[in-house]
Amino acid sequence: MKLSELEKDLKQQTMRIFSLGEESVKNFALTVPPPHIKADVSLSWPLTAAKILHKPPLKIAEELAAALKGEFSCGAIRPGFVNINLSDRFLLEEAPEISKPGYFAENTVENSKKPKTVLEFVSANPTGPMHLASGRGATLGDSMARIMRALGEDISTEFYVNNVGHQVERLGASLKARYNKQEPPEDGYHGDYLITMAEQLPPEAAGWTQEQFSSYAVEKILNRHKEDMKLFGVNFDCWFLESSLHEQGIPKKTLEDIKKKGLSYEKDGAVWFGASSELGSDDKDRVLVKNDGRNTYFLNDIANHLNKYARGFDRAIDIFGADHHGYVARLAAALEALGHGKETFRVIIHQQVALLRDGQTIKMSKRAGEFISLRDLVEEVGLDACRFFFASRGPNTHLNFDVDLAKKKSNDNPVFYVQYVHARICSIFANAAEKDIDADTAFNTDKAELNAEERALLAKLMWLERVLADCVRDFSPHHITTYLTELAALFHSFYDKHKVLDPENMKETSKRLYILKAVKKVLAGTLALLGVSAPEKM
RNA sequence: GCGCCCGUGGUGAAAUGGAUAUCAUAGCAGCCUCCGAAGCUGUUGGUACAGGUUCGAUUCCUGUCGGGCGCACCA
Repeated sequence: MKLSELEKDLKQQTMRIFSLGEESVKNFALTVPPPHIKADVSLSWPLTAAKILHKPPLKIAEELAAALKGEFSCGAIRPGFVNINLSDRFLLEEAPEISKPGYFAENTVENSKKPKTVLEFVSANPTGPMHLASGRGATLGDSMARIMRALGEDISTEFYVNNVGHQVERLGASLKARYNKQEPPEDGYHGDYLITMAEQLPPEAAGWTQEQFSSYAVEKILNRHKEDMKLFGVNFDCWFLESSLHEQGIPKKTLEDIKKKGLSYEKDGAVWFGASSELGSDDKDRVLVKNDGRNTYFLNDIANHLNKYARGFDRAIDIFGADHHGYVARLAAALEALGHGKETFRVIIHQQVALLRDGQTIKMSKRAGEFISLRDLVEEVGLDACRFFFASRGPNTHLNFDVDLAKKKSNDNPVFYVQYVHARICSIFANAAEKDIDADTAFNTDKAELNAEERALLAKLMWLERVLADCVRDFSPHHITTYLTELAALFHSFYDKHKVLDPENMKETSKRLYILKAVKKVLAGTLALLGVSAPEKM
């Protein structure tokens, strides 16, 4: 029985016991008891039910504890909790199920109404190498896509490439200047990467127009970004080129649509979007078409999002860095005015990554050429440590990345603590094979008895379902890293206290191998959700 | 100035309004004839400040202080 099924069962029993309706138990939830309480799960519902039932919480808890039935024992405790101890058999039978692929997907999303979601993230401009801050968005987006898919959701991932516009022209101009051994223009890109690129240009570049320099540079950099993402373990279902939007005339159609709906007006030779204030957004009116006749980014981005719906997606989620947060209200208001309600569009903001060097924060800027590339970071610190590090903080934490400490940090990174568990378990199974102990031998969960450490491990496995749900609720993978660290600690304590392989006592041995098999699979499975490896040896 | 985000042991983080605030690292004291000591056990130390709502606040509200970011006919 899954944790969620247990919760549902207890909830229904509670409704029956007190003759209550659905409304009265809406905040009925199983929670993890604090460490000093010896119980597997807790209920705090009696505390909230005091008003409804007009009874003291402790009294409610006592009545509830006396009446609940199932594979557990339970008791009431001040000020009004019910603490539940699950039976050994319950915990043992659940263990192998948890690691089955798709197990949690079964009851989280109903197949019939599975909305198609497109998740856009990173979307770094193809004007320079990807810097380490992109690692944060990449980790967040990719881990969340994996988690949501594990829970049965239909997710497509997308990298939007701004391969047209002003900045691309500036890029071409800058490369051309480098080719001619000149400094790039004031508003161009000054990083060293263009010097290197200029040196590798083919001979025919001598006769190139600026447009040719632009498209050459964009193609080179885009390919590099694709490699970077691959190295970072991130696979996008689609690299969506902005140019393809223009080829199909979609921004043009979008503008006509906006005009037709009376959402725009002309002023000072430009076309403005004028619906922001009517929609309750305190955002100012914004320009759609500049007085030189060119589209703004805003118009093109509205077109991009409308196109997502047109491509068959029911919901669009974007992950932006906090430097774009001011833009969100504008875009949301525009989409809503065009008939796409709030529930179809969501933006996740993650805070910026600041670079710390010699105790000083440095503002990273592509144009100034001051940054650490994502590739440098991965090569220096390692992919697993990088991804675990980025995944282990919520999107709203402000992150200072200390470059000097990055390498040292990796040694302190909890990822090794977690991976060590996996390696240790693999080692135990290797030893079992050497001693001719059959790790797959049938194990009878009925008569088994568990010690405290074994119970703690199994109970932890059971909570995985809640952890994944929390990740989706908060749109953050950090609950998994916390969970893994705690699971690892439980394992190490268990390992230290109990020897697994004991040829003299096969009953204990087969029980422990059975448990470790589940722990190993859960570890490998959840690490995979973070894009982190589960090594057999370290 | 206006808006968004954030302030938790020395450092980095966790905690759907619930019980004695959890973990990692650093510090201190211990633990290897025994499946990997990249480990275990014990210990020191914390919710920025002031109010409010609540049976109960790290969590919600108001204010103060401190920090990050944004307020373009840039993308």
